[in-house]
Amino acid sequence: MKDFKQNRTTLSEEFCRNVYAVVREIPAGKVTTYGDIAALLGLPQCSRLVGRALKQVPQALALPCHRVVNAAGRLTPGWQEQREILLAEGISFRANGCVDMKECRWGLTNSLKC
DNA sequence: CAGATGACCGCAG
DNA sequence: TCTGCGGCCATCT
Repeated sequence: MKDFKQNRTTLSEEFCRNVYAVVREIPAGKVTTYGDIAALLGLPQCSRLVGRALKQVPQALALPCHRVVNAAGRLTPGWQEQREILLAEGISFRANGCVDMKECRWGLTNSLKC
């Protein structure tokens, strides 16, 4: 509890909070992309920062970051367990290991486009 | 300050 | 969906 403030040295606190808020709203059986999250935050160009935020702040906050993939439907490198989790969520996977974006994509392209 | 890296994106073929 | 090219933003060396 003492070394608790070392996280903020990297990303903007506001940006991180927004990312977490969006990720938490992702329903089970759905996935979203870094670009969509960034776009929802008003920073469609900062898709990389989203990935960085999730990498830096892992499951400690109980974020369903396993539901966040890149625009191609690819999963996070170095994290094989994610695939098992998504399978348990009801996500459909293709033969090469990419999620079925056509069915499981959540965000601007599906429901939140109001 | 410049160059390299990264859980990325868009377009074209 | 895949590959190749260029660009974006922040961090590290």
